[in-house]
Amino acid sequence: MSDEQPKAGRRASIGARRNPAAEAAIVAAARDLLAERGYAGFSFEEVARRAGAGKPTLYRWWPTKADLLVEVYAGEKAAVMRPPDNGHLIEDLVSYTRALWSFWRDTPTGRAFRGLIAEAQSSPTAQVTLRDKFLPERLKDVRAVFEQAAARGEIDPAAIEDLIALYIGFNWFRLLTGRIEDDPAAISRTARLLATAGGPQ
Amino acid sequence: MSDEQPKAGRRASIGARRNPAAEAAIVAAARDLLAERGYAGFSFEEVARRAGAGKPTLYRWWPTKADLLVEVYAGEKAAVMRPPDNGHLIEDLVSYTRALWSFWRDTPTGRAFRGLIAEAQSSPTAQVTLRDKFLPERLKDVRAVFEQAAARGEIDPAAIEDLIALYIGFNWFRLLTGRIEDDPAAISRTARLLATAGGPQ
DNA sequence: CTCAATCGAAACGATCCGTTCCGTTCAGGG
DNA sequence: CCCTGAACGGAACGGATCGTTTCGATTGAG
Repeated sequence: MSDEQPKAGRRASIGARRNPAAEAAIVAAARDLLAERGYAGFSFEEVARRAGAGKPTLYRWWPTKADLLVEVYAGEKAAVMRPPDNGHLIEDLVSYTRALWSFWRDTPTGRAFRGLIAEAQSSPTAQVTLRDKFLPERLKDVRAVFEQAAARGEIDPAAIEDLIALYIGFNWFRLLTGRIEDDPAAISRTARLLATAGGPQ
Repeated sequence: MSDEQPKAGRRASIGARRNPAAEAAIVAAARDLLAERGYAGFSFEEVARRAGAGKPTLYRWWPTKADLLVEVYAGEKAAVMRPPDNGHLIEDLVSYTRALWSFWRDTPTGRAFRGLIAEAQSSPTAQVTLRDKFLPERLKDVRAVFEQAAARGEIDPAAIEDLIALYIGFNWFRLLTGRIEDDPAAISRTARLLATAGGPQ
């Protein structure tokens, strides 16, 4: 993945502003390290070494691991996980959930998400980053699914936010307890429950 | 809390078996340390120091932090969080949820639960401990709430397990994103959604 | 030209980790 | 009655990471 040229000579300051080359090298090194060793082997020390950067440079721009991780995510969020649109809430939820679990299981970035949640439990600033920067962006697709369902009259629009919390909570619970192997039956049952819960009436 | 007598002289072996005094001192020290400094300041190093015990003794009986934490919980689980029984699912859920969030917020043990979840994300054995030893025990009260509701005909008995997952997931999601301040409105709406979701027919 | 902020390198003290020795203290088996 | 084996606490180990600090060199802005 991406060039990784630690021998490209020293990368000096370009003046009193952030060096884009340094930033790019650091983010790339962070992404590669995450892919190779997972969250467990992810340290600022090693990122700096690989990027040919100084630790002060990292700490200058990313005070905590979570900040750097969120940046890595932001750079990768484009490719994967396209929003579903099957015309039915239950089907949308089932296909999205199976894709999400697959993403969490089968990609380095996805696997690191557990580490991001864990990080947020010991660092208050990481928690703020997770809740206020990371989540709102990632929740857009899910919210769209429920909003489309509401537009079709499948669910009560007033219930959308609470349904999202229930739905995300379900996924996190499975993830954090290590039960995200593909499980179409449970996913399908849960999707039906959520559709029933939000039903107008 | 509890005696904490590091000056009580050396506590030697009592032969080829576990020394109850050492075990009690270690668990007590762990509980006190957790109360004083929270999960962040919770290290085997410091527990051993306070308990007047050797680190090998700790590692002999509790291979990971999670094991020791679960033991601390087991020792405290008696007092708090009695199962509700208001005769209605929604009311049971609301009162239980508010009590649970209060427990998580306002007690040292409760606050450490976030750390236990985080620990389980980096250590596979800790994850097993959390899922297979800790959770089943703690879920008994919740399961009882839903089973009573099913017995009253409020919900479909076949939906119980899935409703539990949704309910616990909701609570974890709020906890892990730092939103467990008392919020009766959201709790009440969510309880109604769950009751609707599980409704028979 | 001067100033300010950046850069990477190196080293710092500190904290934990998990393990390994050690000499001591007993209980239980032969 | 003695010996074996296991548990005890103390100490030290190598290793890793953290977050900070100092340093000289670089370069753009004013």
